[in-house]
Amino acid sequence: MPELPEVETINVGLRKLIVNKTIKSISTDWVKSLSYDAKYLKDNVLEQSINRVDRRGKLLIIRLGNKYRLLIHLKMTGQLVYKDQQTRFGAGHPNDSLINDLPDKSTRVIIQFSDNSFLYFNDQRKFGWIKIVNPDEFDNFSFLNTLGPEPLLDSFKASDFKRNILKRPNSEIKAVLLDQKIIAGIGNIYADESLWLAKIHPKSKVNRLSDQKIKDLFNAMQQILRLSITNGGSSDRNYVNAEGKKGNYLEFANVYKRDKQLCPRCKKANILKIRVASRGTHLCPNCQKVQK
DNA sequence: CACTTGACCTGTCCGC
DNA sequence: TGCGGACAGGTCAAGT
Repeated sequence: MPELPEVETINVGLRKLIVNKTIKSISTDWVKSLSYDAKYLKDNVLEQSINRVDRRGKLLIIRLGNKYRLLIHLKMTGQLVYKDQQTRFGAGHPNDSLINDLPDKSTRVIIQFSDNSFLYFNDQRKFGWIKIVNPDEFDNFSFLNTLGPEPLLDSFKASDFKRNILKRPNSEIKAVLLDQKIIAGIGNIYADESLWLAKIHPKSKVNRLSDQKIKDLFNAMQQILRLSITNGGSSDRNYVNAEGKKGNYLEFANVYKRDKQLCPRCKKANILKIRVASRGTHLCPNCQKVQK
């Protein structure tokens, strides 16, 4: 899915596009994407205004006027795309968009606003979901309550990063970066990119990393996430932002999906693709040595 | 416990 | 072309 930079890009886009609009209708044709009956939606969602939009980890949080919240997880292939009556994606700029017209065959949920604009939740693989919760349910939402800290907050220091990853001292570092309870928002792309930049092998055990390596990884992770946000995230296959446009980060990627290419740093070895934590993992065998 | 595997789904790509 | 299998940005439940 969309990892932190992609969800953040959507978050910023939605703030601009849907705040203060009023929900006129909401519908789905795939019950696992949105599992609420018509009465629940009528009583709690219809005619409500969008008060604000936030992101926490990879989760989007849309707050309504009645304090209910839409919690949206895009998982692997989710998209959240706004469209008003005039918008036509791709016109004149076919490389900027993966979408031509909406709804399309992957549209699972349609939210219509009172000004006749729309928010489409598309999800090819149907893993994503939208939950609608009242304030009490929000406070008890276990996914949020067990989520690790935001890696880009000023208050999140290298010492916090170290303390958190050391909660899993015997695990491979890549598995720990992917663990949302340790740090929120890192996924497969940014785990590989961060480990390459810090010159750490993904299979290194956390308790074998020196203090300096942990600091290097902390700095690399923040640098990579910020660079990706600046470039609108990564569009590997499905990802588009709230306006239907692709992100450009993969042009800057050093290892992700670059297996068999020369390492751009040492230029002495080709990028290797292996499996770590059951995930496809890209690394330079020359720059990144295992510390078991 | 802590860690690994399978399941949830559709679509694409690669080898035969 | 066609077909089977592997794989794809995430997370949880079940198994070891």
